[in-house]
Amino acid sequence: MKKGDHLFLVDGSGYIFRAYHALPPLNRKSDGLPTSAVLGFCNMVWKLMQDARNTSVGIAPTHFAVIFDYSSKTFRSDLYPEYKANRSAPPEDLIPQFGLIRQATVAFNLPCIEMEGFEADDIIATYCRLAREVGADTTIVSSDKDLMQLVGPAVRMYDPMKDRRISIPEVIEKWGVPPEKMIDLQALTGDSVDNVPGVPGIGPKTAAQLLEQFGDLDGLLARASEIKQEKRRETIIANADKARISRELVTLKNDVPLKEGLDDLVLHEPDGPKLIGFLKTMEFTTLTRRVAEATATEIGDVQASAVTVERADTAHGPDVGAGAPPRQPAPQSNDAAKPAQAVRGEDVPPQGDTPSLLSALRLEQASARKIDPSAYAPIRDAAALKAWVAEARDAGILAFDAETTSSDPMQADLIGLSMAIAPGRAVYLPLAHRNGNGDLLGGGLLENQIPVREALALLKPLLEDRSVLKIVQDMKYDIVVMSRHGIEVAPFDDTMLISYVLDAGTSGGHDLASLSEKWLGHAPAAKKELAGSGKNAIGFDQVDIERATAYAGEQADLALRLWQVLKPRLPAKGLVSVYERLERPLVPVLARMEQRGISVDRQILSRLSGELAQGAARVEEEIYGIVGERINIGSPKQLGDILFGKMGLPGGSKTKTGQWSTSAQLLEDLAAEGHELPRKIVDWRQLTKLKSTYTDALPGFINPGTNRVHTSYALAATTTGRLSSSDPNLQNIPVRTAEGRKIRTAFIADKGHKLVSADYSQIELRVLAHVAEIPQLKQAFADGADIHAITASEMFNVPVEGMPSEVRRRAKAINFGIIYGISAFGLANQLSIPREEAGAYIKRYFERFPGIRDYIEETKAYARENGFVETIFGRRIHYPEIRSSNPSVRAFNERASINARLQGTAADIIRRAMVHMEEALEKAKLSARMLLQVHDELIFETVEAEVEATIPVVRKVMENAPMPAVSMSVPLHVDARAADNWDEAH
DNA sequence: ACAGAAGCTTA
DNA sequence: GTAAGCTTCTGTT
Repeated sequence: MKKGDHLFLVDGSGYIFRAYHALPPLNRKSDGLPTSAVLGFCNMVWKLMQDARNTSVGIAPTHFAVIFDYSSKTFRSDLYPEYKANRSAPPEDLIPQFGLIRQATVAFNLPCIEMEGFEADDIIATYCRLAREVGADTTIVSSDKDLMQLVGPAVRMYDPMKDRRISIPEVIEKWGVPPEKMIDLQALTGDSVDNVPGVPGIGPKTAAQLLEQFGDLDGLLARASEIKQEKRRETIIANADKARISRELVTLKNDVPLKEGLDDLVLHEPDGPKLIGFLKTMEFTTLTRRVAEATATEIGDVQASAVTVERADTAHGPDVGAGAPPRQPAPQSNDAAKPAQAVRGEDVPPQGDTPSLLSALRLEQASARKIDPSAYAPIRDAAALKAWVAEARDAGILAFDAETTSSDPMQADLIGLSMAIAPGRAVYLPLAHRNGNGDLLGGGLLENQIPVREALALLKPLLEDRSVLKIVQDMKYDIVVMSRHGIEVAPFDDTMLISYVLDAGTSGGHDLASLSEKWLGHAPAAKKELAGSGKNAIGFDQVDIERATAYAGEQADLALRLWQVLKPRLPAKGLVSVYERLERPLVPVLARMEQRGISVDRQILSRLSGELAQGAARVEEEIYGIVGERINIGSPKQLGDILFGKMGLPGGSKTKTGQWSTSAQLLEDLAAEGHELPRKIVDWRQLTKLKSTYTDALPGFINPGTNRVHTSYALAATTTGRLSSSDPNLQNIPVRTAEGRKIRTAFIADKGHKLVSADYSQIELRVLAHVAEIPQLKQAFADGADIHAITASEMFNVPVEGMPSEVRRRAKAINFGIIYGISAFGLANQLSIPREEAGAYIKRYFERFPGIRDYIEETKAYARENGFVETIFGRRIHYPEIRSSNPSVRAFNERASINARLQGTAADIIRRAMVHMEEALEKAKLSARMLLQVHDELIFETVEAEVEATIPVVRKVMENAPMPAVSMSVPLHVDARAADNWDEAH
């Protein structure tokens, strides 16, 4: 190696884990061998090696090595036994890929370096030093912060998954310190993943600031007494030794005795046939073809190579969608090592012929095509728009995204539309961009924008064309906006909902940015980069058209690419009917509900607000009188100090930040002991809560145009399949107390109309009786009996007739406990009884209802085996942490998975009811309109004369909602009532 | 201006 | 013990 050469060092071990978690699972078609990390690795290495031929574009390596960890035991474990001690075993389907990636390295003709007793990072540090000494440059292919200490003028890092270079400025930007201070920074912050202790309470921000002030760690420890903040000063002095040992742990060794010298790392041309043999064996069709083209090799001439697999486990869940009977068998798991299959003799076809192959192929294609926001063009005149419409018709597919001035679709003004018909082929149609000095009459409109009416008239036939599939991320928003302009968009696919059906419960959200990062490895531009945030934010109409084009074009382009990647995964995972029956058809239904809104009486709320203010003020004075000073009652901190410090009340538990707990439960207990202050505080809280959250906030949500309140329902926000409601949340309007219920009297029907409320009775317990097949519960529901009383009677051998209410109350708590994934701890809390007693109740309950214990155990086993549970309609809810070695994390995931099957099935049932409701009402010639959903309740508005006819129709749709997909063995029961306001209807 | 904790509302 | 969203306070940016 000589001056000017360029050494590439790939952190192989780091890459394996990162690729495994970042890339979607991929299994070899022929035998299910997991290969996603291998494919990611091969794509990355191939790309880097291609850059070597093209010096004008990329960085050209002359030397190249892939470095691996040898084993987890290194000199650091001797230094500090806890180092990396809390590492859990790698996931099952990753294990076989370690060996495969080493074999891939060999297939690429690259040196594969590892050394007993040292981590890959130490080897990398040593090569860095050697290269620097001969004047060569080094690029470390990794984004691990542990390697950032090596960055310098001749050493940089490259993150292959984000296509980002990390040199000195990037390190400073990210960590606030230059690379040479990274060691000291890590010594202070520690690393929970590797069990490096650091100084507790010191994070990167604080550490950077301290290093700035004191120069380095030694300076800081020597002059720690000068630190102003008392707590910080004490912890640093107390933990100085931990900081020093942490520094030793994070300092990389750059004098590892290496077997291969720099000159052994010279980059060789890949050996076409050898590499292709490997790739073919892995069944990476696209990459195989690409390599064959680049090396001028005939694929057909190459035999698949012999590849040894350490262990090839596969675990496929049953691929059945809605309409399937309830089931819960554990899928077969093959623990025996399978020999790698050779691929077919003839060439592998470039197009996939099965769902899973197609989805793998699409992913490979998506990661191969570059995203370039500067390539999108604006459409400035009608002729160009017409040409685009024609092109989109031919394509049969159109991704789009509406750009507006508000996140509330009922208030949003349409500013522009971006559209895409193929990856990279996107345009932006500006409609209402303005310069700063506009007036109310529409002045300030920028030139060369097609008038909104004209543009929408041209687009309407396309957006409503049954033969053109529209693709949108979060379609409900766009349906509401476009519908306000008289356009009923159809048919459509929604990438957010596809992701939700596929991956509910896995880490990461279903918003466009998360999906793009996850599937395309690309972080899209954020809106706040264009429009700012907070009070300095400008409307999208103020964004200049060039920047808007790049931003909006990318949104449409990404939606299209994501659709190409995600849609084929639905059939591959057997989730097509969940998407098509439970998700997609609900979108226009919810859009209409949101658009209708509900009437809220301002006067009632205003009067209530006054009453609450008076009540709160009175209680406030009483509290001040007792306390003797005017504290802020709303501050739990001040309140705790007063109650348990000054007043000397017996304090209960502390919160995790060390504050006294002032929870309602605790204050109630104190009140029961005869203290008057806690009672008053609970009262004050109730009054101020009702006032601030409801009576004062709701009027602000009344839309000035419609005079109604339009909530927003999120379809993909919960893990279980429930909806959520926000802005305002109309799913948590008070109902338990008489005071709170007054809020509901403000939700009213229009003149001449009534509100109809229809709610499922005990739906989750009925689902439990059905899925767990409990004869006594089924019978009780069939008889229309009191389910909690029957439970109590079974458990305590007391007749239902004349049963004390306390006995029934306990049974009821247990029934609810089951739905929540019961624990003795939780039940004890709920009933205020000792944990042993709660445990005895549970034991007794399981003796009487052994089917429920079986159901719980079965669900836990299934979730553990598969990483997800399913509702009876086939919706999947993932629990990736259910195999955690942390017992409390594991227990939490077990409870959640038990609950998810029940809550999720109930959510699916009401979704089905909502999907079928409009057609049923129309068929019965009824004008009732669905307005709200509150998990097990639907609220309608209908003309008075139709109330009697509407209720039976609504009831029937709701009670028969599972049919015909599932025939439940327990009847569903719906209570329905009509009144002038929500309180009386409920 | 934002983020997290604490607390409270619902099913 | 499950699932959510909103307000206030508090400390950091």
